[in-house]
Amino acid sequence: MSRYNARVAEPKWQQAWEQAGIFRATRDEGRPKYYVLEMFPYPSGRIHMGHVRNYTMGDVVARYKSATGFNVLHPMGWDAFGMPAENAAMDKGVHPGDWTYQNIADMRAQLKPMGLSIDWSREIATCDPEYYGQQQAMFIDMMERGLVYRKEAVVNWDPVDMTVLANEQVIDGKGWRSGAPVERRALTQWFFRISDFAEELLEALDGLKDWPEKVRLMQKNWIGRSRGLQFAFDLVTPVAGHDEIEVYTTRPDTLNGASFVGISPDHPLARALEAGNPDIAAFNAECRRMGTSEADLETAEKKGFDTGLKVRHPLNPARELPVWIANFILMDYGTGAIFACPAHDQRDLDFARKYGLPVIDTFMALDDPQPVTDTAFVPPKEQKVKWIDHFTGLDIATGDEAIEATIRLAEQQGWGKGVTKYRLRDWGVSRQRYWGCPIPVVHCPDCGVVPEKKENLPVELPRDVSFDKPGNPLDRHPTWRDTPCPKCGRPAQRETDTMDTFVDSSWYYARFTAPHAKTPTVMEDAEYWMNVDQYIGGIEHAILHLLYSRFFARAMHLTGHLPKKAIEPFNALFTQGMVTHETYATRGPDGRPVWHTPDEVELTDEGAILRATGEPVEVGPIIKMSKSKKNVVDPADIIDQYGADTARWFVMSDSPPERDVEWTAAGAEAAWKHLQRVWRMASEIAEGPDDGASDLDLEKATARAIDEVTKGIEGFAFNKSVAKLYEFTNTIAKSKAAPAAKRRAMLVMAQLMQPMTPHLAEEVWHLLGGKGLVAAAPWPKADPALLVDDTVTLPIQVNGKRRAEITVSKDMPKEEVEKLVLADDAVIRFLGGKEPRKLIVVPGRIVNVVV
RNA sequence: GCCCGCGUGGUGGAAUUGGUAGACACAAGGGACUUAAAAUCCCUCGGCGGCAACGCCAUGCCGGUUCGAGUCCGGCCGCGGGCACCA
Repeated sequence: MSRYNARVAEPKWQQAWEQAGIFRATRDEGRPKYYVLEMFPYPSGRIHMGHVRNYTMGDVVARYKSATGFNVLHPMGWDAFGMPAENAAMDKGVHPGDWTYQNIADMRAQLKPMGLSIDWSREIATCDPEYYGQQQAMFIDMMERGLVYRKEAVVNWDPVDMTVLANEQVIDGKGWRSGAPVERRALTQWFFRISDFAEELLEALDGLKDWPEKVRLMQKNWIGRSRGLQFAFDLVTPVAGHDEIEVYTTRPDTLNGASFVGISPDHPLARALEAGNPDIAAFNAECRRMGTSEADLETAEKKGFDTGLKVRHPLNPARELPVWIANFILMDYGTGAIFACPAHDQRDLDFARKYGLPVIDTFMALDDPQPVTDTAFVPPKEQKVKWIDHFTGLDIATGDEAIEATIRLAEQQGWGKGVTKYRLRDWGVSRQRYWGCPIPVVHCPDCGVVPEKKENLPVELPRDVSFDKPGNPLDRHPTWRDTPCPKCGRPAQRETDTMDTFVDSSWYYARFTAPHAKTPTVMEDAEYWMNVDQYIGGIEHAILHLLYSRFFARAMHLTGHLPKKAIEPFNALFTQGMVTHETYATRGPDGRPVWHTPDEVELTDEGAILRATGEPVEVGPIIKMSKSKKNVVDPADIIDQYGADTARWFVMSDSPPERDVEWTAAGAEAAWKHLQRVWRMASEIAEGPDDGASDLDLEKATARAIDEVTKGIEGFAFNKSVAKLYEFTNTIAKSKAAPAAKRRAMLVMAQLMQPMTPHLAEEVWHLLGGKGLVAAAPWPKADPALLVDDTVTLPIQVNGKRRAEITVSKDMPKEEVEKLVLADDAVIRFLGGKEPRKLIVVPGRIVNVVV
């Protein structure tokens, strides 16, 4: 018996699809469109299992939708700017552009054999001037719309390498290459006004019905709308031009419990005090030696410095509170200053205990009124509590009620104002790096900051740059910066910051609708193809990428690049789980981990060792496959050995798509065996005579398979569709039906498998005499009459434990079921002569006898 | 630290969303075919007890709601994702 040879069959069918042009998407107003998009990859050079999983899922949806009659758009591109290209340039001396384009070529060559139903004519790369030039045009449009501005913001500064570091490049507060303690440094940078859209981005979440609830919740919390009170504490003695400290609080109701006022080390007052007080300067400097990330700040040891200043309590001017500088207060949120109420905030309590500050209870629990000792009393704001001598006169009330009463009182008395604030900050897009989209503005000594003229776009990156020293090569390029001012024509200098790569990925979905147009988008194409009907990608993008894209789509609408209907660009979102793997590390000379790929590591009974040297390896946690941790597996090996269908079938089996999956090599072999089996069955059926009677059992099994596989695909439960196809295979294999009946079942099998294993499906379809390409055949329909059973088997429980079952006709009346149940031997035995107290019959489901 | 998830046999997972826990696979063990191997086919397979019928235990832990909880609620534990310059 010959075997199915994927090596021969797969290229053959890929060629057939290409010749038929069936994946080429063309606008056709007469047909309903369906736009399937998977998050485009960063061109690291190798595809990994996460890509295979992601793109197979998208392909299953695309092929299924196509079979059900939609005009499908399914494009692919490259998120091609970013740091790894510059790292490669520094490590290997290769140009970031050459490195990136080589990686794209390599990855395209790895991706094409997967047999994805992609319209490759729409391929884009964000590092192409054709793409980023249009992005620059939109940046200028956004400047004109007032959506862009400049302000000072802090960055991680490596004082040895004299360069800005990404958060990822800061390890334990030190630069990853230099090992020097990182400093925070303020630079003037470009920002998008995303916070102006906070309310709209928040409210529109409710309309995203086909997004996962968890993603909407994460975005909601990220935007972080809060209602609070803004007011000022008067300084007892004005200092350095400050006579008050403005604070924002979400718990103004606890004002009586204030024990000190805290300000951020970056607060203007804290900065002003540095001049006259070396201790404060030293403390602030120490605080600034931390990374800029919120996680760093929040997990760092809480430290404070008593400035010696005092402020007056607004409700009782006789009461004076000390002013502390504290390292956990963020300058970016609220006013950069707070009042602390240790009794009702654990962080404040820890701080107060550490520095011996008072803890003043303002309310207590109704059932157990205890003063606070080690644990702050923080009940839900909806819970009623007993207030201690509250200034609004409240006695028993919830936190929410007390907050509103406090705001009313403050506004009445004129010392404070109720305000709504958002946690969401404006989007800083400046990057002091080469391999990104140049920000298309010019700094003119006379005219100031001037946007480049559109006819001069794209502002292209210079090719002749060096990476022999750290820092931004654009800054030290001899001529690139020099350019005439677009306004006055006199000599001026280009901006050398490039854009955050999140900008590139915030609009690529729109560009795919007209990928090579001379404008960012073409309205007619956007009108037809937008929105993305199904977006698929990793859960790790739940907040930033998706929020930025939602903002950018709005900005594109305001600047005339997208229709109104596209301001929420993704109708449905599916977040796949990550492909995870163990991590392997040895220790470098400085004690920091040196990561190793699974390929380099051999797992022995005594533990993991490096293949090359036998050196022992620490086995770390199972985490998201990532380049930086090197815990990646190469799917090319699987495709080489077994073919694309096996890899596709394997990643669709077993694990539910939304859940993380730990990669193990074991299952690929089994997937391959199954596909061989299907092919063998098809060959046997094809060789047999095409005659004999139809077979009702097989027809019913076929209908059920169609029904359940379809439901699985529609509901993103591909693993269930696969399980059903295994079952259907077993049913056909065991069936004694005539060859013609089996042939019909097998043709449906080919159609149902087509989205997942398209090459094998074509082969089987062809073997059995199917017409044309199965990829172009309409989706099979299940005859509803074949889906219903006349009888059901009901489990019988006694006191909630299953004791027996009965098989009854589907629509037997309750009373008769009850009679049958009470006459059942097992039920009689368990009743032991007693009368049942209650009899619960759930029609078609279950019977429970309560004794 | 904060926000969001997840936790079911040796393994991946299923359970009609409150109604028979373990579908479908993997691994393992046994058998058939074969000179042999591969391939293929058949059988067993959560734990404990029992010859068996069957019984008891069991969905991370503790408690609650319910006739009935893997599913809902409360509290813990563990693991993962995000935290704004990784993409």
